[in-house]
Amino acid sequence: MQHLPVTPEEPASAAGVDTPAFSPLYQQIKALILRSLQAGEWKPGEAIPSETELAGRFRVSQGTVRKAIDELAAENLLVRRQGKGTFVATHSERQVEYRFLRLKPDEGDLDSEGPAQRSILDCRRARATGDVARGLGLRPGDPVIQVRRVLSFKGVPTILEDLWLPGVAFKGLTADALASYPGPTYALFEEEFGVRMVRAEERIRAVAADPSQAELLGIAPGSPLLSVERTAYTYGDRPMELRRGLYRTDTHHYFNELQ
Amino acid sequence: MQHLPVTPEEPASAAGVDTPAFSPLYQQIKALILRSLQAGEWKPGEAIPSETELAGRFRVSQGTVRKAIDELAAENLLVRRQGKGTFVATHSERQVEYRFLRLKPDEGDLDSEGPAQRSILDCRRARATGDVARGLGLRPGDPVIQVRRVLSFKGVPTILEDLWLPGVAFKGLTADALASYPGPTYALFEEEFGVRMVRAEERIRAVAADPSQAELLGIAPGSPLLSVERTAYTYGDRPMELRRGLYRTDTHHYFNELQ
DNA sequence: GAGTGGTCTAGACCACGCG
DNA sequence: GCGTGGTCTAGACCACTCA
Repeated sequence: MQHLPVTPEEPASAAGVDTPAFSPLYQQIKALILRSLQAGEWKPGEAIPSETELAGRFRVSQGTVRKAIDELAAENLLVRRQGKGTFVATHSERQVEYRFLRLKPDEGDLDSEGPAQRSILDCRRARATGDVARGLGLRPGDPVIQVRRVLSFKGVPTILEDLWLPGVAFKGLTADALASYPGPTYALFEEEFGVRMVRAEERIRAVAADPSQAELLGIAPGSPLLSVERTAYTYGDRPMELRRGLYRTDTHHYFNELQ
Repeated sequence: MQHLPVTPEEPASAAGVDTPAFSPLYQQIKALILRSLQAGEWKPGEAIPSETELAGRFRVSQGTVRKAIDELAAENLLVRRQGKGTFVATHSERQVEYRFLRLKPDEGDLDSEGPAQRSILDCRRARATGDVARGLGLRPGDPVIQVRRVLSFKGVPTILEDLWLPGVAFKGLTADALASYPGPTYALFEEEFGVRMVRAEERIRAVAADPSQAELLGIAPGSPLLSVERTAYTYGDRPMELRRGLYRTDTHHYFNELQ
């Protein structure tokens, strides 16, 4: 195993850096950068130190730092901008505003539809049920915040969504904040609660709308809807949000690229 | 722009290599490798020449070849195997057998369910309608091959699929071949027709089963189904297959990772 | 012009697979 | 033991951004 000369006499693993043994140097550097991101040393939108500076700090060559940053950029945790620097990724940037939303209009694109109109139906403190606790890595009965909202495009209600958030991390979240925040919800989470979502998983099914769902979406009861269950993760693969969306697919579709 | 010293007196673009001007050397190398893949110089499953050999052939450093191969490997066109070489990706490998199938059982995984049972209901020559022609880059009336089949897991019919293929490229495809081929359908396409699918797009909607669809899947008419419209592309982003699948999602779900 | 990321090179050594 | 890909380094130069 290569040693990280931060503490030259000891291997990295003995110096409190818990990367797996025998991992390449650049993976160790990547883990160190990740740790700084997680610790909030650099905030979303800010520049991290230059490659040269990091190379000096870690006592490795610039090429090694480069490879570490390459991987973090590929995972959308960092964004490189030639001539300017490398920045901590954020959900506030215009071009990634709907990074996790795969619903596209059948004609045109989301941009041409303008921003979604959010109508917050409910936002309240509750206790985690077994399912929610399991999904969020909590214990049943732990506090959660539960949100119900409808998203409309061009005035047409299209998505009915329920959100479950860990109560501790999101203490103080209100319907007002959700309704009035100008950017994406995940940007609000970053800014107000320091919780940055880095990846998500979705499980998709076709279901029939029940009467109350149908009324909220303005469709006939029994209409087929896409059920999209999302788990969103922050740094370290910790689940921080469960979401269940019901999508109308008469004017929109869920778009997925396979490679 | 860097020059490719294949014809040392001329820039690469003048030497018949139609890469965009001012592209980095490794992008030009990538385009050359891609061209060889497309031309069938190396077949799926075969090893391509070593990095050192390619570096010699193209008169660039090994690191430059490396970066080109890195990108092709990231796009799943090549597969690196340390100590052995770099191989042309294929749909025949066990670990990627269901590379484009995102349907997972609610419990367990696809492997534990064993291979899908394929029942070919229909396989016939036809003429492209406007929609199909548009999707496949053909003209209306051009010959196509149309396939209808049902996939069952553990004996339960789960997917009803219609396929449209360009008639010229897939001349001679029969229901028998589709039913008896032991591997994935895309492996059959590779092996028998030299058509390798490299990426695909899916558009997903929720629909209600009509009576004939319901009967084929053994469910009640009107049941919600996932409609998955896929366009599969071969090298050079040429569409080579349209597919419309109806997925039961009472025991399975469509799984998607967002990052 | 100074500073940043992006490309390219050349050479050394490591890890793996296989005969 | 040889050949493969994988890592690491050091240094040169390019392209972009901004003051």
